[in-house]
Amino acid sequence: MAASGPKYVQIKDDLAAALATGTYPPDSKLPSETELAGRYGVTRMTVRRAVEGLVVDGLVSRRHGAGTFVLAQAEMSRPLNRVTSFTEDMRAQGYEVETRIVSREEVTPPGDVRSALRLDESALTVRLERVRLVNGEPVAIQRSWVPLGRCPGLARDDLVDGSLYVTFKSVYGIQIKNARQQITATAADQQQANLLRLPLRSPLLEVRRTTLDHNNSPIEVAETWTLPDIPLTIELNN
Amino acid sequence: MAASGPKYVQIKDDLAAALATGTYPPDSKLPSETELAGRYGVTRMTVRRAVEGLVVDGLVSRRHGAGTFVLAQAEMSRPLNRVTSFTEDMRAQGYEVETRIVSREEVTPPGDVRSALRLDESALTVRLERVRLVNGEPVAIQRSWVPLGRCPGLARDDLVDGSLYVTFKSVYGIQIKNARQQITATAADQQQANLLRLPLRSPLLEVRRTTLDHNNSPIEVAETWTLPDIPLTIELNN
DNA sequence: GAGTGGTCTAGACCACACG
DNA sequence: GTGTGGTCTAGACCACTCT
Repeated sequence: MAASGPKYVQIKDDLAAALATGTYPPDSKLPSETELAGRYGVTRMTVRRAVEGLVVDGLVSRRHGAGTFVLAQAEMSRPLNRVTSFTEDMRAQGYEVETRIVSREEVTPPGDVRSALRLDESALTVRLERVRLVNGEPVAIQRSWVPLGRCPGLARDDLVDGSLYVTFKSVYGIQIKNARQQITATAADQQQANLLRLPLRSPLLEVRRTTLDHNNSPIEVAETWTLPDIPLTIELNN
Repeated sequence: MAASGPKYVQIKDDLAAALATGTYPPDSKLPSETELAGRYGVTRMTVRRAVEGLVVDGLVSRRHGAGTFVLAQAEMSRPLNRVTSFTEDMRAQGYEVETRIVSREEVTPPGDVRSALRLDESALTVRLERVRLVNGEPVAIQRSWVPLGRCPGLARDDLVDGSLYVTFKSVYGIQIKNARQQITATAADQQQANLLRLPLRSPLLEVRRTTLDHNNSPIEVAETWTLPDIPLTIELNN
């Protein structure tokens, strides 16, 4: 079991690992909460919080009076319920992720980005354009704008672990909290087609996101174009 | 305070009402959890579950060590934290919605639909194909499969208020609870292009949804293809 | 240091599913 | 009836923020 953080997170991670390795196959029943509580040496409340996380992540489903059941997982997908990093998402599903930086420049952002970031006209941003590769194949293009004032070293320093969000947290102490996303479909232009090795005008999933820190202050505008093979998933629990 | 359901739901509703009426204005601090627990005559754990719901709905934000604060509400976007119908979504934004039924048949569903609905090979479904028009223009195609066993009259009776979900509730007593959606991009095939009056291979936003009732029993598989002009907007609150 | 939210315990009773 | 998840109590200690 993992060795850091609250117990319920450790237990959740441990169960998630067990699910990933097939200890509990799809449609099978998890041990009861009482059973798990005994096994992990915690109270049932703590186990419940762990399982709650698995439910939110769409890994299991509870049925009152019957039990907790393992859900079959989609091939490759990205959860939309929480703010996540592309790298983490894919690695959590056991894929090998590479990132190629296409360009990194200090630029005056376009007007819509500037207003989303609540910057004045003279403010500079770092524009970062990356291509994501999963198992060696390009699957997504990401273009991010980050206010230079918030992350002065971003224009030159390497990203920690290849991830912008990890860099935010570990270098700048910025915790991502909320986000607003707009999702639509587009046809690949020539540059996108080249980067993703697709025919011109192939359909792409476009996500435009404004990310906010814990003070609800905007920290990033990101546009992502993804191959249709990697759908977004969202689990709604009323 | 509301008079039904678990206490934490009643407390959440009560607090939500207080927020809506301005008892706690934006940026103000809620009473501490200990204080609220005393006021409602419950333990702090119960208050925490109530407040948790407000956080998920994007009404308040917690800051460890500081307090729980009221968030200003976004004007336009509707949080996608509940399962909604296309009709409701669009009408809520002031658009006029029309629905044209393209076909309604009793069919043996394709394999993927059958397994999502957990049906056996002989089971029949009602396949309903509709085109949605907003302000007179076709903007979306919806194709739904519903197990015939659950809704025997669906193959012939009119939909209540033109809405499948209203029909579920009022005719069959089925309360929609959870849903799982996969979002991706596709290129319009010939039939879709005709129905939506688009060039062949235009990009479309595709949403595939499995809807579950209160027992987490699947009640509908729906595929929706929407024009890129109508993006999905999603607000995430960690 | 005082006050707040974050985690956890060790019980209890209830509502529901299933054989 | 038995076992399961759903709710709730009455405490406790910790981590964090603010002054």
